Amino acid sequence: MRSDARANRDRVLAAAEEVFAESGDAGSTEEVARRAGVGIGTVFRHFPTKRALVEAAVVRHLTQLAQTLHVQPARAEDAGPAFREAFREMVSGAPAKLALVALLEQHTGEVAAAASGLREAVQDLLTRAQQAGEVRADATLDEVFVLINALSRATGEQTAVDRAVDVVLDGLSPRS
Amino acid sequence: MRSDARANRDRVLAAAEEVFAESGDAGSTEEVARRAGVGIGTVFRHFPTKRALVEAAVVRHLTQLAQTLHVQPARAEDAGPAFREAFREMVSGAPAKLALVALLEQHTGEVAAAASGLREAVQDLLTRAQQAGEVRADATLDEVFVLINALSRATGEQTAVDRAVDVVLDGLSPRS
Amino acid sequence: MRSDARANRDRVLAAAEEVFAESGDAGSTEEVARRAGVGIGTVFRHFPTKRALVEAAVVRHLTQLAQTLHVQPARAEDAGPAFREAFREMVSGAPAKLALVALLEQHTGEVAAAASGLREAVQDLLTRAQQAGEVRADATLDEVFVLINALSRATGEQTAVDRAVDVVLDGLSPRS
Amino acid sequence: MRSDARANRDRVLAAAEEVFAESGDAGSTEEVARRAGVGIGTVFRHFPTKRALVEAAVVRHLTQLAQTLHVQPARAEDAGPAFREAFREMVSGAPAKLALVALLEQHTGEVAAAASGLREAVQDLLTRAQQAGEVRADATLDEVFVLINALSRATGEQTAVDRAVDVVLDGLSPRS
DNA sequence: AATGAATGAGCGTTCATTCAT
DNA sequence: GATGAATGAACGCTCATTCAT
Repeated sequence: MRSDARANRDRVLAAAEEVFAESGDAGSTEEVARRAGVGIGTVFRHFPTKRALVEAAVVRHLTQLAQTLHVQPARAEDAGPAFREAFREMVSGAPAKLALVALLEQHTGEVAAAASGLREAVQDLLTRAQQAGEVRADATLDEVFVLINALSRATGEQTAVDRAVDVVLDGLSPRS
Repeated sequence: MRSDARANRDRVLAAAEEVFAESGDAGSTEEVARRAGVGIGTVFRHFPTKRALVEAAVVRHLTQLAQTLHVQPARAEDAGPAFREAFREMVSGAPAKLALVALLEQHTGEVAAAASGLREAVQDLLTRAQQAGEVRADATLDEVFVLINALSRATGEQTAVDRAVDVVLDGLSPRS
Repeated sequence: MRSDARANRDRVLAAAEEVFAESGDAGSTEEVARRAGVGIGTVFRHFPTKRALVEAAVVRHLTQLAQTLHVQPARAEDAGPAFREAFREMVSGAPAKLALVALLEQHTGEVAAAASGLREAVQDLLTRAQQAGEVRADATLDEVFVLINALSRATGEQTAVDRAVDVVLDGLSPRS
Repeated sequence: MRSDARANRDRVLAAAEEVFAESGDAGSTEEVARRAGVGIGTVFRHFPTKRALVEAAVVRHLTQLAQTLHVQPARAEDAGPAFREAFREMVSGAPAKLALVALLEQHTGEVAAAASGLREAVQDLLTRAQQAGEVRADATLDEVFVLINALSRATGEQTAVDRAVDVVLDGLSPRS
């Protein structure tokens, strides 16, 4: 692959993430091409179907997210805040973007791999926060992800959404 | 032939609720007709645009939901369980169906009325539960609805989803 | 045929003439039924296809027109004005209505008969006007009908249309 | 591939002129595509709505007509024949085609421009013919256009139509 | 490798026509 | 005889996908 091809691929992916985050998979491939500044043919050369394009955009998003989270706090006392910040980030820092994941019913191949990378990162944060006594010990990664996924699609007034997130984080705190 | 028409209308609405619950408004009117076992023309005779069809399905769903909830518990000590049961019902008793509501950006007319009917019912349950000391006093109807809406779209293993709901209900309990 | 059936038939025909005069054959059968105050089924009971309905409306119109024209002037000196008045009537007295005729490419059966009735009436007027020296002797019925048909569909400002009709009538006058 | 596209655009336009001339705007876009030998998508790529297609066909027709007429006669004595030839050309040289213009209730943008170009050309011919004493001085452009439009839709035997045109041109001559 | 024109299945919608009531 | 609900072919239009340049 020539370097200009690689560059085009990246611009297409970035455009795809934008478009699908805004409109879900109702976003059109033509719009992706337009925003990437390439011809429609180029998009299909790199991603043979629309589904492949969506999946690649999801993988990109998940991978970037996982990388962000892997920067771990040095001190144990930061584990609680770190977990909560990450939770908030995933839920509202990328409002519609995380919803990308749900566009795909079946996760396989690269998507599964990227998702699992993200899971590891979150598991890490969760475990540390639990060890620090900042998150209830019986919380599992699966339910945390269910909550993130659900809240990432929450719509409504920002205030109400923020308070809803607070409620959930409260629910994840140890009973005093 | 009035009764046939009414019956068909109902079958179309039921089919619409199914289809749009599964696929959002990407679901096609033809698919609705197919599942209802009627011709496409019949769908449009009853609902002159696709939007009208979606709205009618939402109204139907919200109305049924509100009716269910209006059966109030007699004793104050049942207020907490009643609220939690209703919460669970709205979240998982109507799996993806509540998501119908979010299909419509602007609620007006009948949709607004039905939505507000449901809000009243839930507000009622919420207030009673708060008075009984079973739900934290600072919880508002808006954030409760954000949580319901979010969780109603949650995907994943049933166990994880159930536990996620528990976490949220815990978050809604008064701090001990 | 019962008398109420006959009455319905007439109301349908009158409605059809109105609707098709306004919108050409883009006018819908349903609209005809609505204006006639009957069900759509009744329209189709009387006229088995839309084409039959249009044709019947044309026949009705042509017949009425012919009857109007058959009231002949007593005095020879009225022959010129009578012809011109009839010409103007056919062209602008029923602006879009005469255009009905042209909706049907092939005139057969009843339509042909009604058309021929009208032709007789106009022929009569024409001959008398020619005998009175008010219309050029070499004008034929065919060309008169071509002119009527053409002008009946003329669009544009009323002043310009009126003057155009004057020009044509001038062209039909004997050269002085 | 630019030239292919241009060629296809032209074929589509030519087909559209044919179809709409025959059937008015009841002619279907699919029929246009079929006659042009292209897919339906190609028609819509070049003309984003049916209205745009109809307008483009009208513009094309009017522009070609105006160009034909702009070849002016050198000598004053040719002004009468030139006007009459142009009149005949517009009426019968483009049988039902001129009727295209009337398909559009509101002329704006390019259609207005093309129509006004044609008007100028005809105005020019008219003025010259009037100056040469070959057309009555009180005839205005508007009524000339009413006559052209009307006659361009005339149906019937060719002989009768031709004679009808003669009558009109006679009406436009100065009274001797 | 990139382009964008062409394709055609599919969608929302309309309407002439049929038929159970 | 009258009704109007049901039907489905056809229309204008969109968009994922293909392919000639």
